[in-house]
Amino acid sequence: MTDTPAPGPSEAITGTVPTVGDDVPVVARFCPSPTGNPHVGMARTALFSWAFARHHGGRFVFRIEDTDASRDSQESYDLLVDVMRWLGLDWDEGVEVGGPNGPYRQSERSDVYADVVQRLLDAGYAYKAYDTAEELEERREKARAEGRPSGYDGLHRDLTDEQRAAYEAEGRKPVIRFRMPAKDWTFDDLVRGPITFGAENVQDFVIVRANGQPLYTLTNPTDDALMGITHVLRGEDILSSTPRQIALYEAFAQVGVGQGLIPRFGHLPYVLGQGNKKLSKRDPESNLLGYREQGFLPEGLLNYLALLGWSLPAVDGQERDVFTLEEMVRAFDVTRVNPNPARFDLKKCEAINGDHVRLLDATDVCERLVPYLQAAGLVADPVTAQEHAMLSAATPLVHERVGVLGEAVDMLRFLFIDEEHFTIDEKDRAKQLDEAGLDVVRAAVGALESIGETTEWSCPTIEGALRVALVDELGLKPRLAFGPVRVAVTGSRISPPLFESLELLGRSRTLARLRAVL
RNA sequence: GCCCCGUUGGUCUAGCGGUUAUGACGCCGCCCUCUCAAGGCGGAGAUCGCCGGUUCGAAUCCGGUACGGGGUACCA
Repeated sequence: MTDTPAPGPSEAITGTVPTVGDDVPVVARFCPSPTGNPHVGMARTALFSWAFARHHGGRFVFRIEDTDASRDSQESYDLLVDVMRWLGLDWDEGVEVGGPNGPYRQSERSDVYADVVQRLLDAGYAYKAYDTAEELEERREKARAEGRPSGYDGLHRDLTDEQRAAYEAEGRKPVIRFRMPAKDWTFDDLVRGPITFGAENVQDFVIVRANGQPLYTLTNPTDDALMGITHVLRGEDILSSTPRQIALYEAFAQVGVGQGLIPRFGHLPYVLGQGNKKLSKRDPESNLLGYREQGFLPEGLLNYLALLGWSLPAVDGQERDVFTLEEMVRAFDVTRVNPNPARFDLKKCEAINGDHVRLLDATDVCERLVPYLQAAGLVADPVTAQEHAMLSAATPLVHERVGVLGEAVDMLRFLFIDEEHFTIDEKDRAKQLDEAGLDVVRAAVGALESIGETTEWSCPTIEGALRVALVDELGLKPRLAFGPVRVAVTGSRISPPLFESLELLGRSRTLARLRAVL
């Protein structure tokens, strides 16, 4: 590999490479690195890119940026694919589904990057730099001290063949840097408007490590160019790398990489955790899988995430923050995205999710509950016909009262658990099953024994019998009358409606649980 | 240090020169009620970070400034 004499940067890049216009068919993408667990900020970025593509009837590409073997993992990759499918953010092109521009994992594209690097080198857009870390550090410190920008100072930009040979002889391994043209960089951010970086603040950057591996700074724009990406929606953390990408695109146009169009960029705000800190991958509240385990619906979570920076336009002055994915797609306009960071509020997320649970019909809720009951060990896998019948009868009791599906599991536990494992919350027992409470339970046993043998064991007969025995005869207020029965039978002071619960539990189990506390 | 981004009730958000500053979550009260929810009604909570300017008029436009965040890496 021999470097050809470098053309001066200003001669090298002449004319302006056009930015994509409004008439170009949209190709958007989502390209996470497979490190750690998928997190909510990532899901929000995926959602916005996806909604943007779908709104414009364009294509959506799902690419994986695994260029750092020391941090990437296959587990993380599998999780990413799993979670995208769970969320329902489908892709037209990308990992697992393939497409005309594959492969879609960067770890499988080394030859592509090697070729691009060679072209850049050959045309003088990139060069080898032999600075050691110590040398760089020293010069950076000096620049800072003098109030100058601290990026690369370009010392090895124009090394002679002799100088290079001398460094090689010393055993120094070069990195490859991109030669930034000396000009200001302006782009019109889709969410923030025009942004300008002065020439002096964007220095030559490394595109290939000394060990020969390409960096994100190269692979990301390379693949975007090769895959024909027209719109790049990504986190604001990489906003300041945009001038470099544009510069790379201009060089690509000269060396025949991609289609000669610069994409539009839109930088999405952060999703923050409690306080003011960025939600990190290690933070439990950022873990997407955790939300699935708790029983968030994909549509509920996505709706809430959409609200972090975007809102459905008001219709006739009516604002609405519960909407379907289809409604979001129809209305999505990236220029309406709010540029300031948003805090993730679990309470509101649950509230929105609860609204989505209520939007589902009962049979749907019932089906979605199954995996959660199985995970809790309450029903078999696959569910038996009997369990299924019980669940579909019980679903309406919890449908209106949960924010997340996991709560339904807790409320329905008493119906599915076998008697050996049935337990009563000790605090509730102490409160409700004192001497007076046990008197109530005795009376309830008497009343319930009288029905269900020859008469029907049903919600109205149960309610009738208990009201007569406890409210009328014992003269108790309803809340005092039914509390002890509720705790004895369901194990908790909080439960689905009592009479319906007893009907579903059945006469013998109900009586057994009541007698058990006496 | 240098560069970039941001700033409307506790939180999210509407707002694009003229509004009693919108809605939601949360909070408080009431209604409903067998618990918990859901639902209904009502309430508290924001001089729109601050200072100047433009304008008859500014949350909205301009300039500063403060604070927060990001970048300044052979991480992404």
